[in-house]
Parts: sequence; C-alpha cells; structure tokens
Amino acid sequence: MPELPEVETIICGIKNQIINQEIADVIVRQRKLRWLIPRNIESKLIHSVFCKVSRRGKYLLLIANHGTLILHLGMSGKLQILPGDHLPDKHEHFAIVFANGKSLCLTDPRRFGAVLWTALNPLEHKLLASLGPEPLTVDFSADYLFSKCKNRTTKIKSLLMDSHIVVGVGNIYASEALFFAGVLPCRLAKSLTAEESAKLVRAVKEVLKKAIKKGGTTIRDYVTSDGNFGCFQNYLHVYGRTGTSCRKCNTLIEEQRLGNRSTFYCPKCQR
DNA sequence: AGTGCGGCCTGTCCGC
DNA sequence: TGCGGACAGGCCGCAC
Repeated sequence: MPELPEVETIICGIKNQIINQEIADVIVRQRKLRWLIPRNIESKLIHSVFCKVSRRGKYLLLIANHGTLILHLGMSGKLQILPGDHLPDKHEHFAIVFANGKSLCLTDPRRFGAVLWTALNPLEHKLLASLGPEPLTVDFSADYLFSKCKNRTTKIKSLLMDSHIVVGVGNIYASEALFFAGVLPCRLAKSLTAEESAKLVRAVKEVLKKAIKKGGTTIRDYVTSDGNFGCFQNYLHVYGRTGTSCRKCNTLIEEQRLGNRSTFYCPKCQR
C-alpha cells in the first residue's frame, strides 16, 4: 500500500525514464477508478512531454507545460515502466505509451487510485489545496503539531493520518512513528505534552526517511517501478506484529481497531 | 468546526 | 472443492 516513502521511491524510478519523452499514445482500459478518468485525457497528453515529476503528499504530479497529470495510487496501485509490447495485466487500467517504445502503466486491482488532469497550478487543485505540510519539511515542526493537537478530542493516530494535518502518513507509518515516540495510538490528541509532540514529529520524520532509504514497505501489493519489492517491512517494530515480542522490551505487541483501522502498539514502550 | 463513518473496489484468507 | 463473509485500507463526502 503506497504511502509517502513508496510514492517517493516510485518517482525516483520513473523520473528519468519519462521526462522529455514524447507521448505517442494513451490507453484507457478502465475509466472508472476512484473518479472517472477525464474523457479528454488522451488529447491532453498525446504529442506532449512531461518536463518535471514531483509529488504532493501521495499525489504524483507529472508536469507538462500546458498542465499536470495528477496520479494517486490508492492502496493497490502500481506504476511501472514496461516495454510497449508487454501483455497488459488484467488490472492495467491506464498506460502512457512513449515514442521510444516504453510505456508508463498504472495497474490497480482495487481501483482506489485516480488519474486527473489540471491545466492550472496543481497545488491549487481542489484535492491538493487544503493538504497539510509535507512531513519532511521544516513546516512540520513540534510547535505546529502541538498547536494542531490543542483542544482536539480525536485520537492521536487518527490525527496523524489526517492529510489536512500532515500528508503522507498512512496506517503503517503512523503505528511505527507512535511506537518510536512512546505514545499510545489511542491517546487523545489534546492529551499530548509539548515534549511528546516534539518526539512524535521527530519519529515521523525518522521513520519516513528510513523507509525511503529502504525503498518502501512491501506488505502485499507494493512493488517499485522496476518491479522490485521494498524492504522496510523487515524493519517494522509494531505494524502487523500482533502477538510477537517487542524488539525493545520483549512485551507482546497488541492490536486494536481505531477509526476502523488496525492499530499496533507495545503496551509497555508506549504510554 | 470537529468527529466518525459509509462507500468505493477486488484479492486473499478463513471457516463451514 | 466451493462458497460466503470478513478483511485489507486511502480518502472523499456526508451526517450529526
């Protein structure tokens, strides 16, 4: 399930292969993703080139000089560079064929992903405009998180996963960051001290940075753009480890449902 | 305004 | 072996 480190890894993998490559064809096999792929997407893309690839949160931005293709991988989306003559997977819904013969292919069995086009500044797009700060910038600071936690009665894990507070922190990395900060996921946001907020901000940054270094986390679906698996799953401390012993204190890791999400924690290391 | 939940999807796994 | 149901989960959009 692509979270920020996975999206970052994918960008590294595809960037140099698609920038300045002329688009020869666009194939839409399944228009119905989270939203319909715009009808005119083909005419927007064919014969143009992407001059820049970046991301905002988990949204990938493929920037051309007349607009931006916005991609979201949902939870089962894969983005891969494949030979133009490859046999498409059953769930390959969208492909951009470049003049050099290679294709950028979106495969997404669960179809929670999205393909959008905007002619405007993508950061002003409805879906992106109200997003919170990037976790790896100075804007995501101890003071910032502490101020957002004030008076909030929601659980700290839910707040951490709210993209309007901070982007890119999904279920896996929220559990992991809370472990390293020593904070129980079910704590109310407003109960965090300034010190705990600071610890949590540091933990989020460190967990995400390390995950990017390791090429992301492969639980089931995720592969990098060259078809490899990430390897951060080998470094997880709580996520998916219910009933196994804590890597710090040997206490058994516990699991609970929080906001309809599986949540993992060490009852001794986290308070 | 803040909070919580339903809906969108399909593959996988479990129990009967 | 086959089948139904639970579960996985990002994130919008709605209801309270």
